[in-house]
Parts: sequence; structure tokens; C-alpha cells
Amino acid sequence: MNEHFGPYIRARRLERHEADKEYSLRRVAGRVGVQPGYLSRVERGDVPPPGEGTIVALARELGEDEDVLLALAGRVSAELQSVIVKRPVLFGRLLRQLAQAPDHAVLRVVREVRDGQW
Amino acid sequence: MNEHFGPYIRARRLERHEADKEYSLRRVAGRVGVQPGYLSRVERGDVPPPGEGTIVALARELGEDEDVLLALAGRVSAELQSVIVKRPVLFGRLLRQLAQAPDHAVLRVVREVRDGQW
DNA sequence: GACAGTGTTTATTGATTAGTGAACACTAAA
DNA sequence: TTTAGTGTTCACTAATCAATAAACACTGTC
Repeated sequence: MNEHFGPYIRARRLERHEADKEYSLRRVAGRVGVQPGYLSRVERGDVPPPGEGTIVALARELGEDEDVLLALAGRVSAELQSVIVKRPVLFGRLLRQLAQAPDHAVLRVVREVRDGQW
Repeated sequence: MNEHFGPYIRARRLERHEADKEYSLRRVAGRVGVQPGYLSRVERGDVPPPGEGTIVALARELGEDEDVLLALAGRVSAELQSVIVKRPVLFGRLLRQLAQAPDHAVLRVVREVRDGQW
């Protein structure tokens, strides 16, 4: 059942719980909108990661990057998917070309695009 | 039930059927690996588009671009998703930045990456 | 007028997704 | 010693996904 997602959010939650009792499993579950029992099983990796909405809620709750948390669950946000779906050929090519490139090369492209003028 | 996918593949299949009787609905269904009745409903848009595997098989059968056909079904291939999942922050940024950019700008980046040396 | 081939319709199904609800066991405080 | 709060476990479920199986109606051909 995915291995990494659950333990990761448990660790993040416990870090906060040390300083703040509002971060007990039950309280977080309440704010995120799921049953405590469910969150328990998620954190232990007994069940697969939750749906996109719940993952995003958890990310906000724990101050984590949504894309990263979704990625840990093996997912890509619907928002990002829709960017690709609108221009599948273009973005398909781009992603396949960059799949092998080292981080710094991708980052250079990101910066170039940010600074670029069109 | 999605609107565009079904009629599109029906049109593509019928184009081929005109010149080649191997492209009847039944024959194509057979080669693609689904029941004729199912393909009929898919082409008419009576049911949502098939799963990724079946869409890819249809793309090959009809000589269409897989990414395009998947996009018509509102999907992104698992392969492309996994590229993003491996580096969610980097590719998340890149995609969001390019989401608004015009085609030619994206294309320029694609070419730059292709020709770039690292 | 039987037969092969065309697309279509109806009723169902098995697997997966994303959870719920209720009870259980433990600890700390009042 | 009741109470409040902690995490955990068990049994179950409603909705969606991705199809199948079987029969139906029509056309052209031999």
C-alpha cells in the first residue's frame, strides 16, 4: 500500500504535535475532514493514500507542498494534468525530453521561461 | 460521457473502413481486445472512454498519437505522470509557467532542450 | 430464404476507490 | 475511579470503472 506516504505525514504531524496539542491524530483528522480511524490506517500505511482532495487538505494542514505530497502518493494533481491534456503533443514531447535531464538542466529551463519575454 | 472521444475514433475508423474491410467495428474490436458491443457504445459516446490500455491499443490500431487520444479522453498516460511524480516541484513549476504561454513559446523551449548540450 | 457480416441494446459483473461507524485498549488527570 | 483524550482495529459500504455475454435488427449475397 505505497510504503512512504503514510509514515511521511505521520512524521510531519508528530513534529508539530510536540509543540502543539492541536496536532493529535484525532484533531487533524477532524480538521481535514476524515474519521480518526481512517487517518490512523493511512498514516500506518495499512491502506492506500487518500483521494486528491484529502491529500491537499493534509498538505495545507501540515504546511507541505501539495505536489510533493501528491507525488508521494504516486499522483499528479488534476490541475497539472489538465495543463497537459490541453496540449498533449507539445507537453508530451517536452516532458519526455526532460525526463532524463539532470535537475540543474530542468531548473535552467524553468528560469529561462520565467525570465523569457514573448 | 465525454462528448468527443467516441465520435472521433469512429470517424477515424470509418475513414479506414472505406478502403479496407478489416476496419469494421467488429474486426477492430477483435484486434483491440474488447467486445463489439462495448466498442459500439464507446464510439457513440454512450459510455465513458475506455481504460488507458484500451485507448493505447486503439491509437495503434488507428495510427493515432497516443497522447492525443488519451487527452481526448481527459487523461495523461501513466508514463508521463511518472515523469512528474519523480520530480514534482521542478515539473510542477515548469508546467504552471508554461500553462499560459502560447504554443510557439512552448515549442521554442522544446527545440532549445533538444538542441541544448549538457 | 438461409447465411455471413454489419452495428446496437440490455442486463450484469468483478475490481477498485475512498472512505464510514462503532467499538477497543491504553494513559493521564480530576 | 470516572472522565477525557490518545491511537487502533474490525466490519462494512456506496460509487465508480472498465468492461462482458447474449441477444436483436438490418443488409447484402449465394
